[in-house]
Formats: sequence, C-alpha cells, structure tokens
Amino acid sequence: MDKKRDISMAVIKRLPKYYRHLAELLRNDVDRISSKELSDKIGFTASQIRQDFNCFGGFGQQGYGYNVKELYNEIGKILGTDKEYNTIIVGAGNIGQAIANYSRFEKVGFNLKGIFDTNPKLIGVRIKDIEIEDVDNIDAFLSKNSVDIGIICVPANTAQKIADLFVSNGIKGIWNFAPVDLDVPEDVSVENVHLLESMLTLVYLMNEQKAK
Amino acid sequence: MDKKRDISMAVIKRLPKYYRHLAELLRNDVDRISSKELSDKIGFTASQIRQDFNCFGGFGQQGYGYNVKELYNEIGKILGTDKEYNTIIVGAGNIGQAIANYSRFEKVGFNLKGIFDTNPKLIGVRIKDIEIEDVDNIDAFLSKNSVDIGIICVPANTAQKIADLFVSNGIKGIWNFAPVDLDVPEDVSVENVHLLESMLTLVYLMNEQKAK
DNA sequence: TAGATTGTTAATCGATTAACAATC
DNA sequence: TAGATTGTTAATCGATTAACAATC
Repeated sequence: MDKKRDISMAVIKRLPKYYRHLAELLRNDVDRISSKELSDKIGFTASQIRQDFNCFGGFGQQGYGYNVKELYNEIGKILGTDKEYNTIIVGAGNIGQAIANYSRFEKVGFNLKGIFDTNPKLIGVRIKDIEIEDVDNIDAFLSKNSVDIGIICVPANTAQKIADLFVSNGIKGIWNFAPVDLDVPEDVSVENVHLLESMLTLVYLMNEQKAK
Repeated sequence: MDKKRDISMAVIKRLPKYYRHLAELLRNDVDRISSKELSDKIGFTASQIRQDFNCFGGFGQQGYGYNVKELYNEIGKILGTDKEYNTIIVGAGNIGQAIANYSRFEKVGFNLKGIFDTNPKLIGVRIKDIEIEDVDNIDAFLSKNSVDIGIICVPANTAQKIADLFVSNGIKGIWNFAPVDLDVPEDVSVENVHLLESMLTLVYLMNEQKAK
C-alpha cells in the first residue's frame, strides 16, 4: 500500500484512461501489448507509460511487454474497482436523474442507494426502484445506511450545505456537479465535474484555433 | 490575438475557474481585488495568478490590484463568452436530455438548435421546443444551419461516426460525453467529459486517503 | 543465444514559486 | 510622498523524455 504514496496527480488522472483502453483491448482478445503499441493507441509516450506503471511496481516483462489481462486487473486494484461502493444522489434535477439512470456505473460496482430532493413534486417519484426522498431525511438515512460516496447535483447555493451534511455523517468521497469549490476536511476527497467550465475550455480552444 | 499563442494547457484550464470566481465577486458587489485576496479565495498562489493574467497582458494596477468588473470582462473575452454559439446534441438519452435541459448554458450564450437520436420512440418528442430528429437528418440539418459546437451523447461505439459527420460538415468544436478518444483533424477542438473516469479518480483518491 | 522490451537513471523541459524593481 | 501591489525576471521544483543496462 505504501507504494501508492506520493503518486502525482498527473499520473492519477491518467490511470482511468489506461483502464479504459485496457478494457477495450481485453474485449478485443488482445493478450499482450508493449509500451510502444500502447503509446500508439493511447497517445502518451512509451517512456511515460513505463514510468507510470512503475510507480506501482513492475507489471511487465522484459522482451515481452505487458500481459493485458494482468495489467488491467492491477490497475483496477490500484483504482479500487475490485470493491463495491454505495452512493446517494442529492438533487434529482436533470443531472441528478441522468446520473441515476446512467447504467454504466452499476456495472463497475457503484450501487445507488438513495436519491434526495427538496422539490415536493419530485419526492415520492421512483427512479430505478428508488423513491426520491426529502432532503431532510438524509441525516436519518445516513445513520441507518452505509454510504461511501455522496453525489451532489443541487444548485451552487446549497451545495456546501449538502457537503457539510455528508462530512458530518462520515462520507469520505464527494462527486460534485455544482459549480462551486467545496470546503471539506482533508481526509474527504472531492472530484468535481464542472460542466460549464468544460464548455468554456472548449470555446477557448476553438477561438485559439481560429486565430491561427 | 497573437498574445493568445503558446498559452499552456495548465493556464487555459484555470481560466474558467477565474471566470466563475470573478462572476461571484461581481454578484457580491466587490469592486477591486488583489492577487493575494484572490489567492485566498481561489486557492492558487498569488504569484501564479499574476503570472496567469500576464499571459494575456496587464489587467492590474500597481498598488491597487485588479478591477473585478474589468478583469471579468477581459477573461470573458479571452474565453470567448462575448460571442454566442449554436449547438446541437446528438444522443437524447439521459445525458443528452440533461444537457438539453440545463439552463445555465443559455444564459452564457449557448443556443441549442437541434437534438438527434436513432431511437424511434424519441424521434418527434419535444425538449424545450426542439423536436428530436432522426440522426439521418444531421447532414441535411448542418448544411442548412450554422452550428458551432456539436455535443456527442451517444454510446461509445457510434461516437466516432458522429464526430466524422461533424467534421465533414465543418464543425470545429466537439463536446464529447462518450467514453472514447475521438480522432479528429487538428483544427477541430475536442473537450471530453468522461464521467466514469472522473468517478474512478474519486475512488482512487478515497482509497489513497484510507491507506494513510 | 539473439532480439526485444522492460525498469530505471539521467537529461531535458516546462510549470510554479520567490523575489524585487517598477509604479500607481 | 509612502505604502501597496503589480509585472516580470530569476530560482526552484516537478514532470516528461531520452537513454541504456538488465533480463526475459
């Protein structure tokens, strides 16, 4: 486990992409791959790929390359996909509902346990066999159920309040879709999906291209 | 315009965050801010903030700091929010519908002009006064309408086909939600939102914390 | 064994931070 | 003017790339 320490964020952000490409190779029945071949496919340099993998120990074999299945499993373990995670969604608007219905997550071990909203029109509605509950019930729900990840899909002005609620109930992972930077203790991990910022990045890149 | 050249991706990715924080300051009627104060709020170092802004020219005033309104407008211009953009969404599933209904985009100048899907049950359905059309109509639609940004919300296996369709019709910006790396000419910009990868990053960070 | 490719060290490159002169 | 804070150069830090010995 100690190996995991001091891994740079640059490496961490590349891991899921390796994982995705290896899953694809696996589906295509590819047994082995060299860092050079993976480089051609994924776009990182072969040197970087070898450096990245060696942060976690040597998965390859000189003269041969990497065994796809083994590498896929190793990276899965590093990422934590060998475990299951219980999640709840707070905010059952457009994004919240889309995430709730997004079936790819279940397949990878994310189990949605609850959906919450403040809107009386939504409370009681069922999404995927889960009845949307009042946000006021979150505290009680979390004291009875073990939840690993809280997903925030509420507007910016209430997001911090929800995050505080998560933190006070011992949730250690927050997936945040609200356009704010959440303030949480350092042992709580936050991953943001800032859609408008992503769109603005695209617009910048387009205008930059046009100027060339 | 030449100033824009050679701006590193690290800087570009920070611009939307500056823009969001400045919008908030503006809403709170803050007139001026120093790099030090902005640093406390946004989390980047004061030095980095000044470096970033100076990539585009000096927006500040010695001894005073930055005028919030002016800085907000300047960054808006750099990002391209002073213009409007026509968009279409291909794939009217969970994510596609959520994006279509996400009202924050309209406010910032993104105008949704069309939604396309292959599912006969969805074709003809109206979302926000826009009737979902058959994907087969995209070509004809694009030859008649000026579209700046194509949004891909289809499954992985058809995403590249849609991207090709966009490219052949002169679209220069693609916002991609499909879990694939699209292959496009270099004058076409792609911004990815890879939800599963974002979630896996969160899971890694949580497990790393636990190991400490 | 010979060839191929890793694991790993060293060199380079780029991004961040520190420092301070310029100046409002 | 004195104080404050930028703009900018120099120093540091970290990440990527190159090179090659180890070894399958």
